[in-house]
Amino acid sequence: MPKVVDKAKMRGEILDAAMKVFVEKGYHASSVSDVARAASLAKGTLYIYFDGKDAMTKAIVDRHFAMLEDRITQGQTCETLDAFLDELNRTMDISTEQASFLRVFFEVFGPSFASEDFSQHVARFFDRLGAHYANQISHLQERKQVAEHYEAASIGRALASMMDGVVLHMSLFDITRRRHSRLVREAISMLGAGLRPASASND
Amino acid sequence: MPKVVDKAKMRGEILDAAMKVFVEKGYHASSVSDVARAASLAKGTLYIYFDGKDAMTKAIVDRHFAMLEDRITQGQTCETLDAFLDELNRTMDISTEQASFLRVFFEVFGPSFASEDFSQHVARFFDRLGAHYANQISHLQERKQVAEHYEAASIGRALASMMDGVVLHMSLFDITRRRHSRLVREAISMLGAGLRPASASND
DNA sequence: ATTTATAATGACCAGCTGGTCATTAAAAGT
DNA sequence: ACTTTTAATGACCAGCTGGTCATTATAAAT
Repeated sequence: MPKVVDKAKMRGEILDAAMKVFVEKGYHASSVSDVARAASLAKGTLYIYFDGKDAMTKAIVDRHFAMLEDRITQGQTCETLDAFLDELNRTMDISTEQASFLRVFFEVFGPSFASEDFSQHVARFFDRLGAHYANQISHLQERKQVAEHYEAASIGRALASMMDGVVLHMSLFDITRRRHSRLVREAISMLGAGLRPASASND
Repeated sequence: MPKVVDKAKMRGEILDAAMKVFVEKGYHASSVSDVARAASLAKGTLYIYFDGKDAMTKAIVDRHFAMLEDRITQGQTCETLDAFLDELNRTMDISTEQASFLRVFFEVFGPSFASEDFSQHVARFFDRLGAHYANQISHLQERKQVAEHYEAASIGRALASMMDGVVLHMSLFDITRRRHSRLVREAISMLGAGLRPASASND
């Protein structure tokens, strides 16, 4: 007899609206009322679906990282260095909305908001990304595609940081896609040359 | 006849206090009153020296970037690739207080606070850093220390992004100095191998 | 139509914010 | 000691925040 709604869908829609507001106004400048307006709901309604602004924020971040995680997991083990470099390339080719997310994320990710476990959550994500790269490197070392003297774990984690740096700069500063592509191309070329064992060249 | 104080010094001390509070409590969670308490001054006094919280923040960031700028400018042109790699190494070996700054900075650097020109200010800093690296690369290319096919400008800017990524991860996540050093060592080794022309090795 | 259980509402609140300003304290010159 | 000019103070304010809850609307089952 009761009225019934798709709660999961609702939550999703609220998060979408919240994200939209945050991107436009900035996270700390956005009030819960702003989000409510954007979602065409009353403020009180939001509190039915989320415990508060923080909980909403955490949900947004969780959702985003779950999506990224999926992406990574999908990637198969590369059999050649070039294939791996291609993967790196794809990782750095982020969409506009991902760039927007990053802007907001970095406003959120600070001592004011980030709880200990929240921050570890993100840290672990990058550790997993680093481990993923490390696996690839390690595999490529066995196949003599990458110089053996590299410590796969360290290189993998370093690559994760470096990729993040490039993506971040592209997102935060006004680097055109054209310029970004050129940077990425050169960077990948340099990384490739650095990883390759002192033997076969590639162009 | 009037009472007189060293205003510049005062401003500096207030910024120090502010920075301390921001690092401990987080930027957005810190109130002007908090800063006043930390500086052992009344709230009103702060408004004598700064137009408001935003102005204070901008001053902190300006001061920090001016310091970094100095550092860069000091660096001389490197005559060998190894010398350049050493410079990169030093750049990534940041102090604990710089790491703290970064945490705060990223909380500040978002749509909520960052004005257009503020954000451009930072963007230009990294462009200058990139240009500095590009110069070094270019010079090393003339000296046949770096493969000629690289586009110095792009590589330089990419390096700036990548360095930033590594430093950021070290600052934001709980990466121990030990691990950080290992990451940096491997990364530098990879970059070095990537830049070097296909000829003389180096270990 | 009526019932019923859930969903949605928005006026309301306590608390805190950045910012002001009439008042008081302090140092330098006489 | 007294004056003068600037420095410092902190109670105060308007405005906005996240969050609540008594009330009303809604849809399903009878």
